[in-house]
Amino acid sequence: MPDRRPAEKENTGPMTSIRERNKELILRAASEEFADKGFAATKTSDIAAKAGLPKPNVYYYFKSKENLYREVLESIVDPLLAASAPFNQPGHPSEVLTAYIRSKIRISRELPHASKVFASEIMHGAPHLSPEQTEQLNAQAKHNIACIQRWVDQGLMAPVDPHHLLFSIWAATQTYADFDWQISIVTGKASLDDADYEAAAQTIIRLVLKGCDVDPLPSSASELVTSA
Amino acid sequence: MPDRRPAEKENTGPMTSIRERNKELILRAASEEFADKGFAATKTSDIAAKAGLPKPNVYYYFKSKENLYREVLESIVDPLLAASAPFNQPGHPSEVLTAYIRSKIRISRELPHASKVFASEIMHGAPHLSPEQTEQLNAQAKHNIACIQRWVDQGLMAPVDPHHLLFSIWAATQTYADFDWQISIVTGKASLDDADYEAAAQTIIRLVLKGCDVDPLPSSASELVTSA
DNA sequence: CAACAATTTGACCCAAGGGTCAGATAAGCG
DNA sequence: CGCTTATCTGACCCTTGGGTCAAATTGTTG
Repeated sequence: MPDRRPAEKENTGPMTSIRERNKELILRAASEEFADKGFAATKTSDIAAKAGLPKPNVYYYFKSKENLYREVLESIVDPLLAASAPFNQPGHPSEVLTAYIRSKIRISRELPHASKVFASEIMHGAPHLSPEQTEQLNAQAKHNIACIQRWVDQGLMAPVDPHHLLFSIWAATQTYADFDWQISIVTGKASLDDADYEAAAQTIIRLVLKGCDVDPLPSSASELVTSA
Repeated sequence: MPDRRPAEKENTGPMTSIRERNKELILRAASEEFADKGFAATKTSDIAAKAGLPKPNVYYYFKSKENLYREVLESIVDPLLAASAPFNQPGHPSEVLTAYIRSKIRISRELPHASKVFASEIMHGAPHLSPEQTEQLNAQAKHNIACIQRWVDQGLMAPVDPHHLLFSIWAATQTYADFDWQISIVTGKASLDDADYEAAAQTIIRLVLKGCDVDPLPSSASELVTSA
């Protein structure tokens, strides 16, 4: 197959639209299937069916099941890294932690399938995640931990172990995507609404801020210097 | 394994020891494999190999892969229900919550494989869990939530949403089993030791108790003297 | 030891599903 | 319009792995 290098000039022209559209259909279907069943239990024929396309099309656009899976998996990495943005600029612990928790919850809500795929991947030792991405995520985690430790050292918050604090935040926010089935059963709601997610966020924020002896958001002012 | 139990069940004789021993070997191997790879990706031949037995033996003792999986899965249900024991007897919120969190963490530590299998099962909608067990777990959850709500109504703790509080506790404690790989990477330790688990427990307990405006362990005797 | 039950074993079966292919059709393009 | 390239499709291939079997071996019992 002499590759003709077809999409060298993807100027968002009308030509690519069909390709983009189908790739998107397949990716969306794949996200749901992978999230629902896991990588091994998912059949490419089911993905194709859910996307409304014949199976060979899946292999036409993505070379293999694993490739497709990887694209779904990697689609969540940037959002996850972006969620740590509050840690990458100076800010008061209460602001940073609040923004971080809200971002994490938003990801669980808005990208539930990819979130679940990611969680499942991590649970099994991230066999499909590229070393670079693993390293990126790890580096960001280390940075966040260092940042929290600095706050502790500066007396801006109680001496809570930053690792475990972060683990708890990850877990508490991820759980709304990962264990949605359980949450549906226990709450008795097929799916959570705005108010539910707001209550979730406020609960977690409360636990974290009070647990760290940090006063919640001093005021709307973003530049409030509290001289210690 | 002290399998020196001569006559405990029926009088089937000491012959059962070999059966028990092999079933135990297979169950142990299966737990690890299922936890590591998930149900679909696990090969019965790998389980057999890890148990040091030929594959047909697995089918001799357990009739099918699914049966074997179910046994692993269900082995965690009783411990999980038992962890809620503190909620089933009267007690101060601080005592109950502390004991509950410690039990949950202990399960994550002592039954990491079954915990992971359970988590994975829940993530995918519990397709293998029996309705009775689902109901048992759900009923216990509902009970715990009602108990917390009662505390709120009695003014024993701040008005925190019991559902979300419980979800956070579940998530934060389970995460040490489910995402052990991630935790290893971030902490830089191959496995956590006593001190690490103690720090984890104390962090979660702190978040929960302070988040709920509950004073830590007012009356109950711990090893330390906390008079007045 | 004979008879019977429990266990072990290697070889085998076969459905499932990832992946392929050649030809058909449709979409751009000079 | 032809010509080329992109897309679609049904039929096919072939490895993988759950599950089986009958015969061998070992243990148990009378």
